Amino acid sequence: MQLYRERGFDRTTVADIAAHAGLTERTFFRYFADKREVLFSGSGMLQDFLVAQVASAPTSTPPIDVVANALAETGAFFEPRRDFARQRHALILAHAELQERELIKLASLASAIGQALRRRGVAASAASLAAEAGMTIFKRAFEAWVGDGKKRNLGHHVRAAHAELERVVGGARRGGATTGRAERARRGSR
Amino acid sequence: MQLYRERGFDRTTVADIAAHAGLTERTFFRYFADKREVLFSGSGMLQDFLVAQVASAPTSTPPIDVVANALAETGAFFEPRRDFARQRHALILAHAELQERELIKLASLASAIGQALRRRGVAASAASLAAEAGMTIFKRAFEAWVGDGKKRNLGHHVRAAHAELERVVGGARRGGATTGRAERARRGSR
DNA sequence: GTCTATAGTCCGATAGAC
DNA sequence: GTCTATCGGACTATAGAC
Repeated sequence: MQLYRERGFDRTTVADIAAHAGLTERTFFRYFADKREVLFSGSGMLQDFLVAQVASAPTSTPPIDVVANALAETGAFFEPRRDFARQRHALILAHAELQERELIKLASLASAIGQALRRRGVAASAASLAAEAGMTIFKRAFEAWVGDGKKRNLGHHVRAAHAELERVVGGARRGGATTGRAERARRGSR
Repeated sequence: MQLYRERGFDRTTVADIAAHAGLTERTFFRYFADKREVLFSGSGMLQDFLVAQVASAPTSTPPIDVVANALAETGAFFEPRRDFARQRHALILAHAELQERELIKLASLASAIGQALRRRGVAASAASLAAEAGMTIFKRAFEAWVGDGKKRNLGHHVRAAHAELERVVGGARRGGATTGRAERARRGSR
């Protein structure tokens, strides 16, 4: 991160990084498949956490709520790393190659979450759609959180994004009493 | 596509491709930023088409329906290329690098569609969420279409995916009279 | 079209940990 | 005495500069 920020991503060679870490280029490639991967080493942990959250949710909760609640809980992980997260996010935004990697990590996350839902008995197609919708919520929430001057927590932004996605996608009648799931979640948790 | 299928993506060099096209390596790189990009040359056209569709939809239509209808219309483009699309899809599925590229193309598509919606007066955040949800629908629909033994058209699968996303995300009460937007679209079009 | 950097792979050597 | 980590050199292809 330090080198990528200082010199820019392309003007930083793997040899540079390795040298700064007291290693050789070879050793770097033993740990990271490529130059980008080093910025995504935490994603495995995040995935494991989300899968565990999904697995342990009460079975009565609708799938999309299970996913949204799990996402909201990741705040515990991100909140203490707000500055780092912001810098990383800005770096990724500035480089298409890094965005590609980020997107495929999210896809892998979606796939893992979909699987976890299926293990709970959710139908295959509903499971993957709920997981994908969760990624939409997460992307939106994360971006809002990173740019939030008021420093509201990630859970807040997840719930807001969930509610808005419901409004946008929701096929049922508008107006009147809105008893969306996101609304229920907001009332029910924290 | 031919070379990538025959030899595999990694065992095909840019020099190979260029030679087969009667060009030099340098000329290849003049037209395509990298080895992957050659498989995505049609995405600009698709994007332009979708943006135009969104722009010309009746303003009374809810954003998510505008997007879903536009996606359904891409059938006219894909339908005659079913075999090619299937082969291309299988190739992409087999290579993470190609999936990365595919995902960023979809992200770019989402961004363009979001912008087109905003030009119609849709609020910024609703516009991008509708566009993102559209991508979820499209991914699901495309996959189903590619693997559909019954060869139902892409529009059919788009409407089915839309309806299911509504059910999964929809916060409003379940059961009872389902008057989702996807349902209305199904009744209203074709 | 030429020239070049460097990402990323393959094979093998070596040394320390358990 | 096996397992695992670092290191080294040689090599190819991608991709950028000019």
